[in-house]
Amino acid sequence: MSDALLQHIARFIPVAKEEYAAMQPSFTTITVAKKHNLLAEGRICTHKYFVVKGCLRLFFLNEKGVEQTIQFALENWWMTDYASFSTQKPSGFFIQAVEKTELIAIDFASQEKLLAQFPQMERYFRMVLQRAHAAAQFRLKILYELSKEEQYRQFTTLFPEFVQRIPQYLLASYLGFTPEYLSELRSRKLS
Amino acid sequence: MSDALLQHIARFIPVAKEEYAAMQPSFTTITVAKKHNLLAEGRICTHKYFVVKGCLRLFFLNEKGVEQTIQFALENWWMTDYASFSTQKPSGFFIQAVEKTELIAIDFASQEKLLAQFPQMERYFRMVLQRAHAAAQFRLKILYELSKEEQYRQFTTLFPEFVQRIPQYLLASYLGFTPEYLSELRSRKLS
DNA sequence: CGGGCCTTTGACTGGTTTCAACTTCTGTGG
DNA sequence: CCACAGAAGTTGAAACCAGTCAAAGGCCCG
Repeated sequence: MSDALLQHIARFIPVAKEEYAAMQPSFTTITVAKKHNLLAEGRICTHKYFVVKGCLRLFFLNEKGVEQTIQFALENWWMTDYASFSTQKPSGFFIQAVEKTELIAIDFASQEKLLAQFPQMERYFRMVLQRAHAAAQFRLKILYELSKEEQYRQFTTLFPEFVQRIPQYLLASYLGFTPEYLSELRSRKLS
Repeated sequence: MSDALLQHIARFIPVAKEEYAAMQPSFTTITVAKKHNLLAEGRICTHKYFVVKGCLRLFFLNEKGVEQTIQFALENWWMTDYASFSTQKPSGFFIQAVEKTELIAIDFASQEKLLAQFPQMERYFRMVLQRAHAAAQFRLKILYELSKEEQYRQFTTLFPEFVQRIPQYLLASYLGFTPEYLSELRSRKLS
């Protein structure tokens, strides 16, 4: 197993190598192909996923059947539908691999057992959630503050390499507008 | 001090009355008047606030000087700018009392001390964050899924009493449209 | 080399904003 | 308790941002 997770945990709490070894049974390493669904709408979100290498996205289908991407998870980010995972009720989302992705997964029961055995991990997961929630608050601010065009400009300047990495229709799906409009924005920039 | 917080903590972790009594020095009870700012843009978000009675809102000023409300906190919700609070860097937000509000506040250093002394509180704050983040994910879904008009209809059906409680311009500010448009939607509903 | 998916282009549409003027409500001081 | 000023809410006209639809072009991958 990659030690990407160990290094990530060590960024937030002190953790000995032997301790981490003892935690291993709680985690599962898996690799999924591009477009593979880890979660589908109507199913219970059984796992939390830590991205070792690759990229995941959280999306849903609107009433017209169009995919709307809520968030991406790149290397060293956790991804789950927190509502479904924490209540173990059916989800309204899909979690899908954007590209071939290597993951570390933990299911709800294993997490509870892990936390019982290693209570210091409560702090780690709290810190992870804190960062995720801070990002969500920032995201909401952007959505209210900037026009669609400005959101596109900001996103491309902040994450130029990521924009190269994903297809345009996914970027449009994340920024909340149509591929046609994205196309227009791109051509506008050139002139 | 009100025991609303004790009851809230008890919903997530076992906590003895004496234990809670020992935690008291970490918390401060305050009452603020309507429109009082607990945090202003450019200042560091020093505290987290638990609403005992009343209502807070988190907002920012866009480039035109218009207030955009990101979230409300009613009774039994925690409110803070997590980015500023956790990094202790200047905030881009305001936190303001919507009405006269009774709060329990804790600052960053006190929280760290509290968590060192009562590590089980890590779990409590993790659960609080988990609910807040699940709500944020749901909120993002709504923003992408529904038109402004549909968001208004849904909000009024889900929270009719809250809509009565706050002025309309705050509701417009939260739903991300103009007071004029809200006015039009209201008249449309009547006919 | 072919087929399907992705991207581009352009015309038309409509939901929402903007602006300005008017009305109603609210609370504060005389 | 009334008067008045400022704040909040309403109305209507004009403008615009972004969506929709349809059709053509480009490109990746089998």
